[in-house]
Amino acid sequence: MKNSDKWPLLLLEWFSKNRRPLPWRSEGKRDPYAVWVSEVMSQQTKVETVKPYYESWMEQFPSVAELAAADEQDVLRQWQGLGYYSRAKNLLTAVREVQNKYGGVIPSEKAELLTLKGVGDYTAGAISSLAYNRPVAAVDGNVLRVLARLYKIEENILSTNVKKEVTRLVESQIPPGRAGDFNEALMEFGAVICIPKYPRCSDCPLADFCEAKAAGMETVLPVRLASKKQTEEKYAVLVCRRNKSVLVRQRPDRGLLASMWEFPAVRGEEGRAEEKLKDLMASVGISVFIEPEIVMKIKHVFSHKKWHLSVYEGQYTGGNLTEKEKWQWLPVCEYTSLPWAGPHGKITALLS
DNA sequence: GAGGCGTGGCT
DNA sequence: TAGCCAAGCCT
Repeated sequence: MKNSDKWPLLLLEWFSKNRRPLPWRSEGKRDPYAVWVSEVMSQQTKVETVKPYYESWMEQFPSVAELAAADEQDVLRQWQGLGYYSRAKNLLTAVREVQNKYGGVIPSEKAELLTLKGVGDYTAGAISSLAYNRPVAAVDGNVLRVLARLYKIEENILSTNVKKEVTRLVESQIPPGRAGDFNEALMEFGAVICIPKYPRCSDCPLADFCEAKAAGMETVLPVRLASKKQTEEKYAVLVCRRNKSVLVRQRPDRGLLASMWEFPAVRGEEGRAEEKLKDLMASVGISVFIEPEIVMKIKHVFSHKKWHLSVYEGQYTGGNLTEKEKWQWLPVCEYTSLPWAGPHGKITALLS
């Protein structure tokens, strides 16, 4: 038996009664910029985590024009602690394109939105439907899970096949004129009722239409491929002082913690760590005396890896920085002005 | 298609 | 504890 078409209206009814008040939700028409910011922040991130970042962000960068004019370091500083920092960099790039190419007006069509940096299929659908009420799907992890259960989809939900099928299903079920509410309701429903491990079927208004529940498979579905085991990374880190300053460097502009600041580090901890740190300093023109003992050991699970950091202290003994762009002596009283993240954020505690 | 990319809460 | 998972996107 195929699923009844009744569930979309029941879902909308449930949503109208159970809509959580969120800072980016307002009655009536929604500001496309506010939708965009909240959607990007919400990628792989819980609502509760996003809230304070969103509010502070909108105070500092209240519009496309103001964000477009912002400095990247200030933008990263606002994003510090939220994770997936390429989101912030891509958002800045994309907002600048909107400002220059579209006169500051965020496009409403999915195809145009998709050309923007950091805007993929989900986010394009979300902006187009939530802000402009266009009848397109916005398929995220919640929607995949909810539909996989409602329609008893037993394939791996991470496959492109399932994603296409779910997109088609959602778009075929959008109640006329209600695309924005419908997409948001699906996500909210997935976050509150049709939750991952043990869905709250006793509170579910759609239980009668759920094929997974009918088959007793509500805790089996959705099927998702196993993730890989976390690996280990070992680094020796140097806190190098000179009077009241400390030596820091900016990471490369892509990859892990792109463009964020850190204490210089070399891979590997056992043996030769002090030598390798000295070589690293020498490569940028600085000679340093390194204390032989490790002053701090940090174990930090981060970016799907287990990181072991051995922190050394050093004193500047001579030389001048040859790489002025990515390296700098930072007065200790100013380190909070730079964006830090990951395990290196913990080391700043040594400075105070 | 697979792997890289953060962080925090929950089990 | 170690693993799983959460409003994904880029390469």
